[in-house]
Amino acid sequence: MEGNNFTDEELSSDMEFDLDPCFINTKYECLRPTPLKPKYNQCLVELLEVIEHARELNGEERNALSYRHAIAALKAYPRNIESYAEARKIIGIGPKIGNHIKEFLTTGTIPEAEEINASEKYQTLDIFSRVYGVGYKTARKWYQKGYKSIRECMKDPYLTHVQRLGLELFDDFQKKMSRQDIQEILDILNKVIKTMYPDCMITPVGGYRRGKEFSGDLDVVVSHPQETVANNLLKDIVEILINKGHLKHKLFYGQPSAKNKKDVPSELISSHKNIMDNLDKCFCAFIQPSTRICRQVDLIIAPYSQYPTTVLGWTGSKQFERSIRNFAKKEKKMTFASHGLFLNVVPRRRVCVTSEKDVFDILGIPWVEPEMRNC
DNA sequence: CGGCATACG
DNA sequence: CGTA
DNA sequence: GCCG
Repeated sequence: MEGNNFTDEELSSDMEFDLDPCFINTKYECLRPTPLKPKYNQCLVELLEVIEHARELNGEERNALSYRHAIAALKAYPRNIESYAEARKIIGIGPKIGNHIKEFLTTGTIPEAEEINASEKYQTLDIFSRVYGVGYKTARKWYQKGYKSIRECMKDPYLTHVQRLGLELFDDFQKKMSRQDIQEILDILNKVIKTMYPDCMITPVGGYRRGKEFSGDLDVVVSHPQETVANNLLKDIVEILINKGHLKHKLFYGQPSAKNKKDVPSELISSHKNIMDNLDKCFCAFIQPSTRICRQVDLIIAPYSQYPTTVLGWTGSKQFERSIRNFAKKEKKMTFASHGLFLNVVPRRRVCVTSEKDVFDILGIPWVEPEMRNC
């Protein structure tokens, strides 16, 4: 007894190699808060993000996902990682990523990430993949054709309509929006929409709602208490925005599973003038008045009953959404999607929710503020 | 060794 | 294949 | 690439 002056903590293990006790060590990112600007491990995270992105551009999506899990954990970790052993205790950090971290701790960098950064191929693929309508496959195809710049890509004879638009709007879409830029557009949307539909609810989501200082696009969820009114909502909103000269292009104009509606004349579906109702999404190029810059604005219509799940589903981050869906399925035998929460027993049943918090409660996930969903 | 989010055009 |  |  005497002669043994170790505290319990020291007995169990060296502080140095223990995880910070405040850290929620889980593979489900949605179970813990992740700040937008972590105070720790910033440099390490940046380097791992380089490798993650390179894996994506290479078509190794599963591999990239592993890096994403590790990165998300490091962003939520409340102090700097100081040893390989400490890193390896984090769920999501295995031998390979662990070794990268070991390299980082001894040399201050990760050689593979440095090589990627220096590679002309990845710089080019990175630029191509930023074009709206271009994913990693098309980016690689263009690179193999020998294109080196956006200008050369525009001469490609096989461009889709959307890719041509994406290339033309490339310079504008690359410009980030400040929160003030976004507020300017929100003010217009609010004025225009509420003039027509005073009871409309308009919620900015995406990175803006998560607190980002600068955003590449603006996502807005619109709903109306009367379901019948909501039917023509998107059509009316898009129409008036075009008439007022705000919308320059429609990048994507679609509806949810309205294919279920049989006997819809095909000329109405393929017609460039959309007369159909029940549309639920329009991604458009919106001209910001003060700068004349084309901004990507995504309008999403939600039936009133699905408003909470739609807002939750479109707030992100992407990894937060994947995580919450994965958790619902694996741990609760439920399915979460923007259009609702479902219990996967036979017959499959919709679980009604009245707020975003409802979804967290039903899933048994502690509430996470939008600003803390940045995994 | 299977699974990795889900739904849309 | 691409979008979120 | 990592987890269960």
